[in-house]
This record gives sequence, structure tokens and C-alpha cells, in this order.
Amino acid sequence: MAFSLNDKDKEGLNRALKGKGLRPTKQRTSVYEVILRKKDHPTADEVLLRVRKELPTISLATVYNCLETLVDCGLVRQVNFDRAPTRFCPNLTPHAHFKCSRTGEIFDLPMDPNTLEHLKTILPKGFLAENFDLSFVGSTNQLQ
Amino acid sequence: MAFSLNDKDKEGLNRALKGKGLRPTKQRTSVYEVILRKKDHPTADEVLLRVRKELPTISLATVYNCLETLVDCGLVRQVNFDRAPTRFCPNLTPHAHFKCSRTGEIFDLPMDPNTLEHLKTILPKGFLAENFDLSFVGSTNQLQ
DNA sequence: TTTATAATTAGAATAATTCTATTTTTAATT
DNA sequence: AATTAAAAATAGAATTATTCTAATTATAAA
Repeated sequence: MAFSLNDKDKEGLNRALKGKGLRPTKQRTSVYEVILRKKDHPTADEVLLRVRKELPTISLATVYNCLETLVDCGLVRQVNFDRAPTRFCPNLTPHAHFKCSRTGEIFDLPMDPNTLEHLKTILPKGFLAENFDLSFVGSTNQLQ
Repeated sequence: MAFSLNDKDKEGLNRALKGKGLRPTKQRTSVYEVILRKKDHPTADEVLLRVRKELPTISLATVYNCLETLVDCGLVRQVNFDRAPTRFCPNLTPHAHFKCSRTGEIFDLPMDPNTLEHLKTILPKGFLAENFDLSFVGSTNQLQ
């Protein structure tokens, strides 16, 4: 097997699925594996390519289904940039995204709890946020 | 004429276009008009419908071209939500967006300069942000 | 006015995502 | 272990969003 989840992640996945009454299939496990393995921000197409090394017959529809399931379970987040396909992110800690307009590279920018609290102050009374997506576009003037 | 820009906005548009060596056409003016008139967050399709009341023959391609031009000129912003078509926003003051998952309605949430400054502190050295997009999804428990 | 260039247009093409109908897999139950 | 009902995966079609292409029209400078 090319790669596999460690016990903690596997258990986390199985628990999250069970919590929603969903079954742990090898497709869901593989999609979660490739998302966790390389901590970047792949599109659904890129996930398909990576998962096919493990499951050569998996379809794009299934990749979309699995990603949606993982998002619903709170194990993966979606990341949006202007007019670009959705990207998927396994980092569940509070963070923002920065896309370098020169290279296209996407960076995670950690947000400390203080900043997160500050952010929430812009929500008016009666607005309850379930999630947020904070994305910057700009340039990095040095190698990171 | 069903609607028209006030002098200040018209001048702002013409100046911005000239600054980029672009021509003020009636299509660009109309697209800017409908975006300014109703301060919501229309998709390109919705902009097409509105502009056609004024210019019945305008094409969707032109609407996309005009919106892109307005974005490049800094007169309009793009707003992204998960797996949804791009929306366009004429509000240039610093603000975030909140989408009610019940109704689909999108609200502007003003951000005071203090919060904006705080946000920028998450940018590491060497990261220069040209713009940002902060979107919340959640529920509103009262009529706003 | 002419002219060069820019912008618009229609429609085709592409890309991203979702849907549909069928087959396969799962896990609970005999 | 075999049966079964439900869930999930699959292929491919359909839909939606966006971009591209080639031809036409409009603009502004000379």
C-alpha cells in the first residue's frame, strides 16, 4: 500500500463518519489519506490523480462525493479564490490563506485565538457564524 | 433612460478607466450603474439580466469583460462562497460578507480600521496583501 | 475622414460541478 | 455463511460557470 492513515487519523475519520451514520469505505479513507499526507491545497482533480495511485478505478464523481462528506464531517475545509476551482484543506486549526499572485502558491497563515475572537466582533447581534474563509491575494517578496 | 450614474460616480469610472488606458463604453457604464444601483451581490448572470433592461443586446461575454475591467480598476470586488458562482460587490469600504445558510441572503459586515489592522498582523514578513476576501456562513436568528 | 486599435458580439469551447441510472459494496440479519 | 436492504461508487451525461475565438462595430487619435 502506497500510504495509509495513522491510527489516530483513521479513528478520527471512522468516528466522524459513524457520528453521521455514514460508512467508512476505502474511497473515503483514501481521499482522506491523500488530503492529510501532503498538506497543500489540491483541487478535486488533483485529489483524483493522487487517489488513483491507490485506487486506479475511482471516479471523479466519487472524489467529489468523498470530499463533500469529509467537509460535512468537519475533517476538511474548502478554500475559495476568485474564479478558481475549489481547493481542499486538511488544516483544521484556525487559519487564513494567502495566494501568491506570482507563483500561485497557497500558504496557510495561522490565526491566534486572540485574532479569531477579534474577527468575531464584526458579527452583528443575531448572526451566528458556522465557519469562515479568509483569503488574501498578494505577493511574497522572499522565498518562504 | 432607466437609470444613470450620478456625476461623482461617472467621473470616478471615467477616471479609473483612463488611468488604465481603457475606454468608457456604454456597456461598461451600464454594468457599473446596475452594480451601484442595487447594493446587493449579483452573479454575472444577474448583472446580465439587469443590464439588458438598458442595453437589450449586451452579451454575457461582455458582462464578464466589463466586470473584470471594473474589478481591475478597483471599483468592484469579487465575493466567493463555497462551490457557488462569483458574486460582485460595489462596496469598497473594508467589510466582510455573511451568507445566511437558511435564506441564502448575503450581508455586508463593516470592518472598522482597528479590526482591519489586526487582521493584517497575521501576514508574515515578506507577505504583501493586495486584497482579501472574508466570508462567513451561518444563520441569522432574527430579521435584519 | 481615415485609420489603428480597442471593445463588443455570438457562439463555440472549456472547465467545474452535479445529476442520473446502474452496479457494487456494506453491514445487519437470517 | 447466505440473504437482503440500504448506502455508496461508478460512468457518463447534463448542467453551470467561465473563457476563448473570430468577426463586427465603436472609439479616439491623426
